[in-house]
Amino acid sequence: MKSTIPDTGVPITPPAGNGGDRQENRHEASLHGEILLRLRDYVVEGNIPEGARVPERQLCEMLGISRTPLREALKVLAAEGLIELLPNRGARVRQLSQRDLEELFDVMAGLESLAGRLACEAITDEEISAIEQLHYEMYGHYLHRDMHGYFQTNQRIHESIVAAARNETLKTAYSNFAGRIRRVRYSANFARKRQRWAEAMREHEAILDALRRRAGSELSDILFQHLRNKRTAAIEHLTEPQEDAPAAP
Amino acid sequence: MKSTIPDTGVPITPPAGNGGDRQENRHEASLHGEILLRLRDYVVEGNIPEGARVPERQLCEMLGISRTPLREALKVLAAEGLIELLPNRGARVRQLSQRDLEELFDVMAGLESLAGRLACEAITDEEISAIEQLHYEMYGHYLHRDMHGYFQTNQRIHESIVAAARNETLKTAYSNFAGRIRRVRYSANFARKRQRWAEAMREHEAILDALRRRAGSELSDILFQHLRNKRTAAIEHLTEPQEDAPAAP
DNA sequence: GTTGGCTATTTTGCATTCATTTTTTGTCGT
DNA sequence: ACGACAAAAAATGAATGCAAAATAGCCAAC
Repeated sequence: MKSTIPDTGVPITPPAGNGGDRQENRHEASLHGEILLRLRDYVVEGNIPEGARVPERQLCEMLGISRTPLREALKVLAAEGLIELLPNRGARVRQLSQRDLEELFDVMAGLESLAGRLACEAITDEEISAIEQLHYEMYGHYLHRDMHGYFQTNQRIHESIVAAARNETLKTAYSNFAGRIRRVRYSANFARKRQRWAEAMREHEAILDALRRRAGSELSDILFQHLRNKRTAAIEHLTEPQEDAPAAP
Repeated sequence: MKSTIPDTGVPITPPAGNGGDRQENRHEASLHGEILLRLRDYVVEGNIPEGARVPERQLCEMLGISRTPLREALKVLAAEGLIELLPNRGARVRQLSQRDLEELFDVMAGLESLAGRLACEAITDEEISAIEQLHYEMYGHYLHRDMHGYFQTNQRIHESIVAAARNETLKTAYSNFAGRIRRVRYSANFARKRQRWAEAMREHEAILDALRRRAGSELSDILFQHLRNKRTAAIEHLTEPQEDAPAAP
């Protein structure tokens, strides 16, 4: 029998690894920890449709474990905001309203804004060079209309700034929120907006400039605005997915 | 026999009596949810010494439940950063290094900075009036050297700003980090520094001013600096607890 | 054909039990 | 007396069992 989600009928395939039998692993990490990592990735990757009900039993079979460690992992994922636990009704992948997304984007903007400010206090010339390198690389993707490469490099730039802030607590929080947003495939159509794309490139240049000058509060401002604009573009696309010129040149 | 923490011998008294009355039915009627709320408060209040080992069995007896829901709550608290779970060695209250505190303060600064920026977009005149009211109240505490009242009102002001940001995600994250810091009684001696106290009052006036003018990025800057100064004062006190003039006039 | 109510099955929540791992304790030898 | 080693005790991690709640299934009534 195929495993399906009763509510939606969407089939769920197990995450990587052994599907059913208990190969004896060197228990380097605890089971619930392992499950947590796998489930988190699984959810973040978007393998489970939003709001879909996923019975514990099914997940247990899928992961080849009992319910106890699974439930522990689910509690953590709920605390992280990835799923929600309805009393006596099981776990559902958290459905993000447009308002939720706006809020998330703003918080991300605030965190990156903070990261930029802190980075200016501690960043080395080498790190700036590395970011410049990424910037040029991204510019190449932009010229070639390589959306995927662009987004990848763009993400690395922002992560570099966060890393340069030298604040593990910030980094963890950043990853957490980033994971919540990543579920939403908002960016799929973003690159079609050529105008916004060009704008983003200019903003990135301003970011680099402020970073070079170690202008903390200025960079903070620019980063916030940059993310704000990103938010606007992303949210628009949720309501009207098709727009502007086609992606291919 | 009295229930004690083996490692330290410090007795642990149960959190608020569970004499059958229920008041916090917010979104958790389930047992693990209730346990989570109670344990979180219990830890945040500082009832368990840092790094102290607390056997599950003991907590279970204390709370009158079995280990399953307790362990679920512990996993969540660990995810929140309040405690840490050592594999096969149980849960310990997380010990914050000076670096951890610095990081936490900076993140708090970033979140409040963000809150101020967002608040400028949405705050009403009535809310500003309310904050002004709190400000005068706080000024009274300042004049009377009422440290406790001052801190209480100060906290309400900052919470009001966060509330005015109209961002539940931000508010939740803010509460989370605030809880982590609250465990540390850093503020106990802060008010003894008269100079810093006067400085903080001036900063608060600048905050109000920027808020009235809805000057978002300016307020963002001021708030960050304000929290940064707070951080400096707090951290200093961890290394040299006694300083400056006595509190009583 | 649809709606309302009743029963059966599934699913969740928690307690209990089992298996390792860690910690304590007791003993022996030097 | 002190330290090393071994056995006992206790603690943790995971699986299973059981009661309550929720879902679905079914039949009758309109």
